[in-house]
Amino acid sequence: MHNSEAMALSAALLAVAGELTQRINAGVVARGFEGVRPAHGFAFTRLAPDGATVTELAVHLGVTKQAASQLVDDLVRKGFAERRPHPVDARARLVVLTERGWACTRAAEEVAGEVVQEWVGVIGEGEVRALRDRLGRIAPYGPIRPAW
Amino acid sequence: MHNSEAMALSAALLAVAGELTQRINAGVVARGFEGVRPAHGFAFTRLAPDGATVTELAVHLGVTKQAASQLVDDLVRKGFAERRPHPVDARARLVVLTERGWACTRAAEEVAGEVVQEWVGVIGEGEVRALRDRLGRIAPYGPIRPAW
DNA sequence: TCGAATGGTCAAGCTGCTTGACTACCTTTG
DNA sequence: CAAAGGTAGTCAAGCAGCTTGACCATTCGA
Repeated sequence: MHNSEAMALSAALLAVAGELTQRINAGVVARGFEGVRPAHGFAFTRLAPDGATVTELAVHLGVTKQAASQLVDDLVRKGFAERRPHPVDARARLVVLTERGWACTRAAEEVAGEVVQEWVGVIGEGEVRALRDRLGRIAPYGPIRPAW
Repeated sequence: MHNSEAMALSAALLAVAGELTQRINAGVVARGFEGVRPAHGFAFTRLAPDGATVTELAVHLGVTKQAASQLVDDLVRKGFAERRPHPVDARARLVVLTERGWACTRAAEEVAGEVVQEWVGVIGEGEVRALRDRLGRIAPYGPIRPAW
């Protein structure tokens, strides 16, 4: 496979990813969740199941724990999350989503569903599923790096 | 198609895109091009064929022309690009890549080729080509938005 | 030809991230 | 079971990249 093909794939991948991020963020904001940034969405995916500590969040986002702590400050100030005492470790604090945080997460899922539905309209449902499967197989396990 | 599937696709897509960006940048830096940021690569893709004006670059990157101008300052200072008088518009200046800028572009293509080759090893060449074709069909035409 | 639009830069300010230093708590080890 | 080192989190200061606002030079359009 030639480098030019690799670049075409890379360009398409990054363009689609950039637009998806843009669309999800715009859609969530349009649904009344003002002041949300894309980075918040990446944090939500880590906080969603059962909450997480600041350090865990920092690893997930690939930033320092200070940056993660500031992001949590922001989420708390905007009513999307709250800090609770950690059940087993008195040093740590468990960051969990508030009801508003869950509502924002659901809104993001809705918007993502809409965008993917557009793709279904273009290349068909089978191809979109194939896309999901292929990407799922080459996706890395490590931290999500939302910024470049 | 359910929202949960759309989210799985979105997560995989963003994870792959994030890792690709990370890998390309790290690889280019490892080949001796110090101080390059991912945003520089996105600028290169617009400057590569025949150069571009600052305003064109700003549209391509989805930022203000002031930000694009500062980025060009950075590229010039690091020896990747230079400003030339515009052939037909005395207001404008044409930003073109230097030889070092072209070398950096070629290095990025090499690294992208290596990463894509890894994907070929995981899902096979046919699947990677299919990935490129499907992504190419749903990729937007507008500006690349490298930041989220 | 003259007013409006465009290309570019300078300057100031903000935001999100980093490094460094510190406290509180946990865990390991003799 | 006490001391030493490691870990969770925050505070503080600094920096890099972006934004808005103002401005000049040049081009376009009525």
